Amino acid sequence: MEILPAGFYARPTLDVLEEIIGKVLVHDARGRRVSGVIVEAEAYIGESDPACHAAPGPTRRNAPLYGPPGRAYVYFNYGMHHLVNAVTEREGAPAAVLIRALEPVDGIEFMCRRRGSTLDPRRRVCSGPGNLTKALGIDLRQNQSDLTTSRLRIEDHGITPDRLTWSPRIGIRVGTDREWRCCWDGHPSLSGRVATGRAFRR
DNA sequence: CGTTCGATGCACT
DNA sequence: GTGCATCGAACGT
Repeated sequence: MEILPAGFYARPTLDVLEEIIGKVLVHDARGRRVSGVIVEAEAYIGESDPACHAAPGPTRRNAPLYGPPGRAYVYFNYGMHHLVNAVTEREGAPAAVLIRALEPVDGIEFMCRRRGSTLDPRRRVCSGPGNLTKALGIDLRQNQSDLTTSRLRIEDHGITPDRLTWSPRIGIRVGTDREWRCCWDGHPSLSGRVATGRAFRR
């Protein structure tokens, strides 16, 4: 098992999107390791993508998207949810992959506690971009963290999904024509709305 | 099954 | 002041 190097992220975003499925998102906080296998993600690419936060051009909020690949872009949304992205491409080319769902691996009981006691079949604990950040304890303090060196990182455990499903991105009002949502086909930990796109063998 | 709706805070114009 | 890359409870069918 090894940490993904910066070169993994410094590539076309759709390549990163496809290959990030099966990798392991890890957060070590207060000496406690929590982690999960990435089973769902979406691409947001460039100022010409109307759903990308870079669409209005550079602002203070979206600055991490314009920075070096391999960093985290964390932002706060709907007044209550943190969402975590991995920045891709290269400096000056704003693009990222949004992590949407994990299969829980390490610290499952701790993650359930963070999510609250009103839940929970375990497989729902990290399903949904707001849910997984809450379960892993990710918030704005991790914005711009270096995913290759910090306590928030992505590891390669040699896991390869058998099939992937590509479909339109969800939860957005614009840019829904692009099929930039990539899911581990049929995985039980996918977020609420299950993809109906086409499945491809790898 | 399905859809609607309230909670909630901040970046941006 | 507006609009979110959301979530889950509360309904209706």
